[in-house]
Amino acid sequence: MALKETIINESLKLFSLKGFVSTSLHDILSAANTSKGGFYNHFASKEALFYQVLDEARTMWRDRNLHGLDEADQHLDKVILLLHNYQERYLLDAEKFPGGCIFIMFAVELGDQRPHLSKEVQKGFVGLKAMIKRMLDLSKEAGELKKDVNTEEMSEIIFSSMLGASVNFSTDKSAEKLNRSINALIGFLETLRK
Amino acid sequence: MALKETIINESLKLFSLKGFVSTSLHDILSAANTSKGGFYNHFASKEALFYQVLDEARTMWRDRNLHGLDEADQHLDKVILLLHNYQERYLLDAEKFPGGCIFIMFAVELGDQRPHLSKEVQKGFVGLKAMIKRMLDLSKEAGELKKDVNTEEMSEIIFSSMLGASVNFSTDKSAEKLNRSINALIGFLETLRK
DNA sequence: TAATCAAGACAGACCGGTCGGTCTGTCACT
DNA sequence: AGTGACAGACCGACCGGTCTGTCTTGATTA
Repeated sequence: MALKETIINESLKLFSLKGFVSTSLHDILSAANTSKGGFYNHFASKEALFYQVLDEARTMWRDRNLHGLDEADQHLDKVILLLHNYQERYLLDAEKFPGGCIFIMFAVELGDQRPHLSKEVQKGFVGLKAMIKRMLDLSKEAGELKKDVNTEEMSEIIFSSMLGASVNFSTDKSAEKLNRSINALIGFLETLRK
Repeated sequence: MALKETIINESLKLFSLKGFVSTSLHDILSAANTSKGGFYNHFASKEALFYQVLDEARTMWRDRNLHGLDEADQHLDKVILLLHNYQERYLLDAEKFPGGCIFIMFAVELGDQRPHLSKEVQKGFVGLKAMIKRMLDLSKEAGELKKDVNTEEMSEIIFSSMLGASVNFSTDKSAEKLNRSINALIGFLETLRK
């Protein structure tokens, strides 16, 4: 693998563990087995690396979380599959993000400290929330849901719960607790089915 | 106010904004208008300060979130009041925690970096989750809830959603979005009422 | 009552180490 | 001979922490 990709991938792991600010260049150089020269030959600055890592993380997120969604029969099944993916293919697969969801790490640590960076992360959150809402709306239109289901409220709850479960998981790394959280969400979603 | 209290209170604000690691002694000394001598006269180290700040934050949290819970008529009303307090008296009152919930900041930034510190924070999460579960159980026993309500699942969802809403709020500082999240949760809770 | 002094509160110079970033040098390949 | 890839010495700024010195205050003396 080319050095640039190695740096991005190692940074991905390190950022998910320690955050952007607390990960030093030295940490990255050691992990990627290179030197300052090697790094600055490919990146203008640590901040430039941030954007490329964020891009890679987004690609990863989509790959892991949206897997198989096209094949789902019902729209509601897509939401449920998304939750399954989120748990098993994303959070529990610690190879790329050993520290947990990297977006939450970025959002929290950069929120008030580097607003221009956290703005980028925020976009992803808005997109996820909108995607869930869209799937629920389509599900309701298709008559899969009970008529009194408030899709706006439900998407809000699902989205918040996903973030919350991830925060909790990043601190205790308990697969069992994570499983309970996500299953509670899925179990709850099933009660909305007509 | 004595210097020690000033340092703790200013650190509380700074930690909620920038986190523990990224807040330098210099930041704290400037905010508290003192010097190294003043600081180390009261605290053995920056880490010793952490524990005292955490204590103060816990006291603050209880004061803000548990306010009026004793006066609530039904057990379910206590949960709902807790959610109201969480939103209006805690997250929206930015005087003490301008950066949002300090526990989430600590949990995320210290999770893999300083496990012994994040363990302390984790305790609070476990306690909150248990408290919600307890209130829901009592509510169910008192016959306030529909019989098919799964209190374990529900407390899991409420707890996760609270964390998630807070993460989102810490990045976008949108009172309107926060209001929507919490109201979605409360509206949902009302549908469980018998 | 007045002089003395011990002790706590605080200021700030200073320390070794680490930060992100620069720059020069080396080496392989065309 | 020229060029891109990389190594590592070096830079000023800043980190948490130590240490010395100054000033205040209140108890202890004669």
